[in-house]
Amino acid sequence: MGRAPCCDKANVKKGPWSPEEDSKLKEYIEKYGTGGNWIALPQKAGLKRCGKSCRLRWLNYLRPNIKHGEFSDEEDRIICTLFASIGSRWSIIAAQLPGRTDNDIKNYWNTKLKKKLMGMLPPSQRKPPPFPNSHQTPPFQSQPLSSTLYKECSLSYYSPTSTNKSFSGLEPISVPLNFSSNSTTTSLANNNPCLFQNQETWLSSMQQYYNHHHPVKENLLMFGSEGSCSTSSDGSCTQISYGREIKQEEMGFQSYISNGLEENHKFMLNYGSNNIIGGGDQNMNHWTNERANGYFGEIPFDYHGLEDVKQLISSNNVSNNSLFNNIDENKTQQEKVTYLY
DNA sequence: AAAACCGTCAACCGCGCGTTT
DNA sequence: GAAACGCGCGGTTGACGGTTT
Repeated sequence: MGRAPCCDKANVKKGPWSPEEDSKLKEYIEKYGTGGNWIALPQKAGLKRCGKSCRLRWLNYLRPNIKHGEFSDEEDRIICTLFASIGSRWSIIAAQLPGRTDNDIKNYWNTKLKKKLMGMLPPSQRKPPPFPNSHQTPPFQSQPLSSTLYKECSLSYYSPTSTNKSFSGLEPISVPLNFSSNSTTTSLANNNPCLFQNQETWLSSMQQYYNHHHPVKENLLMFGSEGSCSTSSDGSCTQISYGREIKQEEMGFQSYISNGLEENHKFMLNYGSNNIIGGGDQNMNHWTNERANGYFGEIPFDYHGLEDVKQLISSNNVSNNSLFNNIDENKTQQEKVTYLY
């Protein structure tokens, strides 16, 4: 049985909103709120619109403090940093950019930022890395995860201004996450998108989010940027990160962005003794070491072989021409941390 | 001047998940 | 426990305006 439609499609208006509709919706919500029921709202507000459409219009356009227009370098940086780490989880990224909506960021990424990053690479590297054939199934080794692993999570942030720039010498600026597995939080969005009051709130929410929505599947510990690969039945190959599938394109950009972030941001999600690395690069050395504690088959990609990745990283193709090169290298480590939050 | 092409972005759609009944 | 419901998310579409040919 198919899903029942959310509204009577025949009797709802579609397409662009008129100023009259906007003001009706705005007035109603300002007066009565959403009432926690978007489906019923349009009728109450006298609108011939689907509830979902009203919700979208309100969230993306009408609600107060929406920011439109150009994205700042700061915002670019945050988007890239988070994309490199968590992929296209636009709602989470939007939560770090007050006034911006997930839709905005998604559009901005797809139409501008992605190209901006591409443009930073030499032409030969602008294509996403090739996908392996179906027969290149990686020799997965699974490792059961203890439930405590979920709780022992922190996010470490590495600054290039650490006293020792080599990876082994990086010191994490970490905030422990006191995640309670019986949390009733259902999604980050419920935590008031846009507005995590501080680093800890965000981290906590991030962890809750991943534990709820992306539990590590199949008893596999899955690393982020360059590690693992699964082959689906149709022969396509997907990378798994944080227990979710990552598309080919996203995967390619993760490595691109990692380059871009080389001089600026490093951060790592630590699950117990197993690290999941985002925004990596020099992390690779450390990553290699950490494999002793987590998933580690052979690196499945030709392109993504460790040496290839290292080479890509060491070439500095992106970082020398970085999108983020306006960072004041004299900033303190603590100041730099704030870029993330 | 007009057609073709391209980029942007608001809006739609389907799905997954949590909650309620 | 199952079904129905509603919300939120991410991917995609299509209208529109600008640019190029």
